Amino acid sequence: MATIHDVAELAGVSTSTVSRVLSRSRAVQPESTRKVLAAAEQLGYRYNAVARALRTQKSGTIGMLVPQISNPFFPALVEAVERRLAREGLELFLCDSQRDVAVEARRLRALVERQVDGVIISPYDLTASAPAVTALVGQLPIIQVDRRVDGALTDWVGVDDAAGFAQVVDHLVARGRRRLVFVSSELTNYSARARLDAVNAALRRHGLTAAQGPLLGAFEVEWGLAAAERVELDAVDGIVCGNDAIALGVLRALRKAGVRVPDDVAVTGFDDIPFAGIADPPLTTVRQHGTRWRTSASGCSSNRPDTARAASPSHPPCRSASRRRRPDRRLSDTGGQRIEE
Amino acid sequence: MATIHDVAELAGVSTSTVSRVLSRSRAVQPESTRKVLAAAEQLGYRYNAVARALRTQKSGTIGMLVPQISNPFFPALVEAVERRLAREGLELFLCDSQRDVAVEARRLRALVERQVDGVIISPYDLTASAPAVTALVGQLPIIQVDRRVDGALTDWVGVDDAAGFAQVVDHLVARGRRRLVFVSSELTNYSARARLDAVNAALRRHGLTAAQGPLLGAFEVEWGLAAAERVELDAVDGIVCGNDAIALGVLRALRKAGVRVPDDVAVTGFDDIPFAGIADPPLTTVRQHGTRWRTSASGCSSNRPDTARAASPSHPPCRSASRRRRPDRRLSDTGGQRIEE
DNA sequence: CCCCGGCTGGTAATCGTTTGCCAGCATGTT
DNA sequence: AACATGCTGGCAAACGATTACCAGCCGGGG
Repeated sequence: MATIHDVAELAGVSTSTVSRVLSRSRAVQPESTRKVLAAAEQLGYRYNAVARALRTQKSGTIGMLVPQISNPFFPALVEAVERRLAREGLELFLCDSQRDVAVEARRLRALVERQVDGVIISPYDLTASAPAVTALVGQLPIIQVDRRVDGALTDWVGVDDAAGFAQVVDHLVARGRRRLVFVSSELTNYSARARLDAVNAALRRHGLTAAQGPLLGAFEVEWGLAAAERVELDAVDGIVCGNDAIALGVLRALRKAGVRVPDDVAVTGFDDIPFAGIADPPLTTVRQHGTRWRTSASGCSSNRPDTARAASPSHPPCRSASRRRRPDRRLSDTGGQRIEE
Repeated sequence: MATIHDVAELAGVSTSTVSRVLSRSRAVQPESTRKVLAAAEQLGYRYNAVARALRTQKSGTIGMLVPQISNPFFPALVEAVERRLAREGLELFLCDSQRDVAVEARRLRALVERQVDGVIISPYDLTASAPAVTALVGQLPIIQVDRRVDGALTDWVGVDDAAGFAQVVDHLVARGRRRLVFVSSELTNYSARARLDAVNAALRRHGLTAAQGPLLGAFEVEWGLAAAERVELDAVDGIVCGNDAIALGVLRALRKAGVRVPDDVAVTGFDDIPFAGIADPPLTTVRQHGTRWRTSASGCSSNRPDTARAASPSHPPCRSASRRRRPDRRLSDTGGQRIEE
């Protein structure tokens, strides 16, 4: 692999000149520029990002850690992040923590060792992931996305679960449903906790209580399939699911059991993942892919302000830090056709 | 951030000793070892992978490029790869080419610049992706996975599309279906091309021809929804879909149109993605997540045998290079319950 | 004519590791 | 006693870029 030295030699100039031409860091005579570019071209020179990172102390890379890439919510998020970073000339270093706190901690360390300029993490566990996340605060820019841990003072970007599930509950109540049950994930992660709280708060607002204790498993189709069998069908007229995957599983199981949706029971999801579109009857869900944002809290994630921009390119570092994404209103009568309000 | 020098100073030894202790590259006296470890611990030393990579000329990182991470087939693949690499102490640098050859080329260059030890790519376009892939051959270990380009002599790991779709067609024909149509993606990518060829070959073997020309769009639910409307229902009794996403879309559209599956028409998928489980009636599909492998061709991807191991850790470099994954037989009567043969 | 400032391009230090080579020392062999 | 051997630990040179600093040159102003 050709180095800057080879290029310099072939062009008959010094390495500094080559560097200056290639990185446009200082003006160089047109003649030298020409020679350098020709030599680089001829040698098929590719610059070495590792050497550059060592010298400049920035890698041009952002690390991202998600709990499970096969949960369809995350690929959508990753795609958006990657596209945005690409515009800033940053690469994304994506890792999967495999829903395992130990793996998560290891991956996080690997990212730091690789000198990423910032970390975007959706921590797996509300409490068990906290030490690893907290340890990074002050070391480098770090933000949490979608999920977050208890106690770590970092920026956070996520959907407003409270507003989203309030919408869901209001929607069901407005259509006469009074006996609801919540099917979601174990409360070890932030989303599960926040969504349960949101549902309970919304019920309370309507003077209701859940028809049955929450059924808690995992944010997966399989759990939806299993949970449906535990729903007390004579006591319930609405099943609020923690996300779309669960809802799709529930729908499938209900249909198999001959339960009519939404006549006997209504089912709602959350996220509006692509596969939500194949549900039959159509799934009532709340879209998370909106573009409007709301600032709702603040904090500071970094003591390295010079690099903070890299992690949160769209706003000044350490200002209006935490953001809460307002869910799109995209509710339809469960089982009816989909409408956009 | 503490460096090896800080540790050396605090421990009262030289940097070489610290390096030797930390990387276990040579025996060191127990006493020195103890001092070094204590000092490292005290300073919270984290080693700098960038410096290490520069010096050793290997980054301990494998780059992976997939056409679209939100296609559920790829996350499953990525998870498997990441788990395997972790066992070798390698990190995965995952990128999405966004089904865009230009983005793909750019990302590929970024990976090379970051000195990845090897590249795993599922190229987007059968022909247009070829130059970028070919340019890397001989530069560093590179393998193609799932999809591949025309002409590049690299290792390749993928499902045996011919065998898989032969199974599908045989299955349908054995159940009396004679008038089949193929719904798949545009032929710009390898999978689409290979699967169309496979279906046609299988039909020919049975002395049949397709009931209708293939409907080609994208490997997505939306295309399945749209394509279903173009199926000539009176001329067709079986719809062979290029993957599960399409099949799920087709099923959804047929149900909406009141077509009975499988009575009026049978539908098959391919991949057995998690969401295939929610199809109603159950989707007939072929599982790609098997663990058995078959070697079927060979080639050599690298002129750097010392690092080739990194890219294909499970077998000696440049031997029995291309592998073809044998699809699991997991066929059931379309609409009937799922069986495993 | 001298000096000053701007513009170019080169020299060399630096980023944080790894590692070849060598020196010192203890031990074992003849 | 002389010498070979093995084990430790340190010195310093890389790896491939960036960049502070300097030197030379040229032109303009005093």
